Amino acid sequence: MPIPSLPAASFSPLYQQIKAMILASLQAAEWLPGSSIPSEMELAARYLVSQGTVRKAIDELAAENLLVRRQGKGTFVATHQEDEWQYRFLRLEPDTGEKFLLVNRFLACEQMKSTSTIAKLLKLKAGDPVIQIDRIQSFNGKPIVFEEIWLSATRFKGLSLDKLNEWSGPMYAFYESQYGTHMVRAEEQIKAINANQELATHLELPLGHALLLVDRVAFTYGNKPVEIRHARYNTSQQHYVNKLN
Amino acid sequence: MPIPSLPAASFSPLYQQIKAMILASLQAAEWLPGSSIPSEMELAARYLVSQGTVRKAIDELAAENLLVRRQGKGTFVATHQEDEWQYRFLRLEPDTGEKFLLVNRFLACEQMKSTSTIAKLLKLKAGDPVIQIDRIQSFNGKPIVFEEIWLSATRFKGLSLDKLNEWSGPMYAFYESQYGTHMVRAEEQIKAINANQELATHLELPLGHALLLVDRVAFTYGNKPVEIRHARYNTSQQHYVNKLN
DNA sequence: CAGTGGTCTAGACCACTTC
DNA sequence: AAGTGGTCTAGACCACTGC
Repeated sequence: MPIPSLPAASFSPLYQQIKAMILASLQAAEWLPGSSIPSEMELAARYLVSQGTVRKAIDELAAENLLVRRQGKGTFVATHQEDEWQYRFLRLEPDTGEKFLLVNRFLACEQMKSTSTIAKLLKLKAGDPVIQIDRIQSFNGKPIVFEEIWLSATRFKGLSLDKLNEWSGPMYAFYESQYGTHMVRAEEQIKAINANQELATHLELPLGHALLLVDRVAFTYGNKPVEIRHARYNTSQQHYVNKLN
Repeated sequence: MPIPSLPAASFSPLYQQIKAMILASLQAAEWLPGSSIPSEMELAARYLVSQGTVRKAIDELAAENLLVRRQGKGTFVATHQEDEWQYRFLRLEPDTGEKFLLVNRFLACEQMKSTSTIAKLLKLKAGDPVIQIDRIQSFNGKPIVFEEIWLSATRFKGLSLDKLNEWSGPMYAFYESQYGTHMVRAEEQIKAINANQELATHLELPLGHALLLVDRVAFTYGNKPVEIRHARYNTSQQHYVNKLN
């Protein structure tokens, strides 16, 4: 009699299973961004494991910036609405090092059928409805960023220029408070391009001026892509920073 | 009698002290890149703490990519000479996703007096001797990267064009094997620029073509800056990738 | 089979926050 | 003082590697 081959998923530590259960609770919005989750002891009792095992699960989620630990207070669900996290994904900063206060101006917010490229990135079907937002961000009165943003129209139902204009603050805080969608991570691809006529006009630069092109896909819980950005930065007075570890 | 004010450094966990001691051993080259450090039990005995405390110290060093754990084998000092780590700091990749094989061509390697900018970044005194290297990297015969590199001439004594040309492989593996200098992390600042005549010639592009300008400072143990790079990437067929967490 | 890192537990105590 | 996360220990057992 042949010996059965080994199972594919050979081994999963307890703390990984706990981590998955906590993640599921986050995804199911059982605990909302900004609020505290049960204490380590409570979770240990709920899952019938020791505190140390819960600890290790939470440690990893905190390392991934999904949870935030605060000694003496508790463990909290990460939120883009905290001051510290407002510009967590913004890597642009002034060459001078001064504080960077970007002012928003929305140019458009329209529903359209997704192109095949957008659909693929958002894991939708080509032609599914998406919302396109155009915006310019300025610093000290100078336009610095021009970007187009795409969102699934079903997830962000009813999003309009008016709603955007009522909001003052970062987009990710907006998504979170208005649509219950918390961004967990993002991936960017960066190129240098020459400004065409449209970009030159928007960013008040000569035709052909070099710009940073930043393509971003942002993900919510469960590695679900929910936002596409196609941004151009004027980097004459500011730069993109990155730390390599 | 007045109560003495609180000490400035109020509290330092044991595992942080252990971590500092391991770091000191790395910096002192007691254990070399690629070799294994003593087992957790041995270190626990040496420092008179429990295995768990050593574990936590090593966990953090592994998270910072200074050490690499291998179950069943031991814990090893990170090295740029392993295949996996060869291009740890290279964030450029082809749009097509194919494998990126860059070919080196060194244009110059000359000693000079450091400018004040270079000196400040390398934490040297202005005028201290540095070595400047110019190189071009090509992919499929096309020049993609032109960069200037500066190193302290005292740390990299005797570095010459001949030595560079004898070497085939990444620079950081070269620094490590030839000068005992292991790079731990790096910081980059990125801008978009228009190619001037010199860059256009080197990268075989029309004048004014947009290029990615990447300024890098690389650090060895103890946050000591030891290498400056001033690189320009042609990003028409490739892009810079970044993950935001 | 011995040695390594990886997991899990139980319990003690510390540091910080809040009441 | 009570409750939270943070540190530290000791010991058991598991998974992986190499002899």
